Amino acid sequence: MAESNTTRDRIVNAARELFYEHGFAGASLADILKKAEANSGSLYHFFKSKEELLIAVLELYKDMMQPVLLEPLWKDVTDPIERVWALLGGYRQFLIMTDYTYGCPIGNLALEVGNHLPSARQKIFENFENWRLAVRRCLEDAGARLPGDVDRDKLATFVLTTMEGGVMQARTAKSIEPFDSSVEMLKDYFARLMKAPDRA
Amino acid sequence: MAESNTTRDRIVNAARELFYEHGFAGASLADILKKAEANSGSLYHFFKSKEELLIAVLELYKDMMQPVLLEPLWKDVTDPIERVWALLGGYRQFLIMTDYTYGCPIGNLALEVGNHLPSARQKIFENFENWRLAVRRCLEDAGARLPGDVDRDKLATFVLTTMEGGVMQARTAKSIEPFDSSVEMLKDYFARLMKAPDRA
DNA sequence: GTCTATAACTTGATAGAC
DNA sequence: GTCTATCAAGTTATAGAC
Repeated sequence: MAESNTTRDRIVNAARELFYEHGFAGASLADILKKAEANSGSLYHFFKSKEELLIAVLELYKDMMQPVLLEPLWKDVTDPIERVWALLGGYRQFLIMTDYTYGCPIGNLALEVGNHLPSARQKIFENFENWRLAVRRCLEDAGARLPGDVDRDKLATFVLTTMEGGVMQARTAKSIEPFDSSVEMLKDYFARLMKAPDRA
Repeated sequence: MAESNTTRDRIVNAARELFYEHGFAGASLADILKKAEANSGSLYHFFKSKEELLIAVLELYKDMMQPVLLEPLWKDVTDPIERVWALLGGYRQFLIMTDYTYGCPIGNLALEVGNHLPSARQKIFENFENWRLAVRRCLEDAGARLPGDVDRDKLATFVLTTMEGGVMQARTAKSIEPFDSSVEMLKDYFARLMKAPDRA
């Protein structure tokens, strides 16, 4: 995992940070090696190309989601609907804390690599899937508080959509307003769903 | 504008296409010049750096929004709410038509350049603003069909959020499903707003 | 305003000793 | 598994003739 200190892990972690800050194309292997305090020979001992290093980074993100993202945010929140807002609140805090410099690392890579690197696209997809499944689980746990005819899966996708679209606009505006506006609309939608009579 | 054929315009247009396909860092000036059938001397006669060329591309996008994006999509649609769906439908068609290879060029650049190029960030912001204002205008034109206490500006932001988040996920999934799910939720939200009694 | 040539540097990747 | 040295190609940007 991330906390161990093998050469391989130092390289992957440095790559994760620099891909996050400068993008995949924008981060050079030289900079990554410098940050990792490692040498070119080590990098190419573990990975056969920069692309393979990216795959390792995306796998690390998958492994990090539960312990690094969800657990701290959900530690003191048991209500499943509140957990959805806590998750969005976490991104909100992070945006403000970093003065809108950093957004969602997966979203960044999603738009940068597009279809150019198929194996990376697949890993990005898996990251989105895990996020969506975590939210869907919350919505399922909400049980009858959401009407039976509300599609939990689609609604979870919509929560991810709101997060990614809101983060993108907040970073561009250097203001939390677009993010807050989007989340406010989403919350209002939830409120209307939850007070509506069950049509099922 | 884009249709003229001066050397400058050919360069800006080639840059627009290659930044779209490969990103700002991923598109080289050599490739841009080759596509534009122009030489390095011409490029640096008009622009003092690659970054300045990006600014020109972002200004072109601003100029293109009305005639190239909105006008064709809204030509046969007069109902203001339907115009919102026509706009989202245009992106939907484009995603499918390009097999999820291309998304929103502004969204791509928004996440790639972040805060690294402040003047570019400003232009990206202006592009988002124009898009949001066009949608807000639709919502305002809908008049009393939306309850008076619905914030048109925030709702327009939320439409843009839905578009960008949906496009991101559809490209990653190589499937229209996440986009359709998101738009379906947004439409349901609109339906609930529009049938709700005016609380104002 | 357009051309060619090229500077100055960085890129991803490799070779081979230890 | 880690090191140094290095390659070949590509990068942005410039110089100066026309």
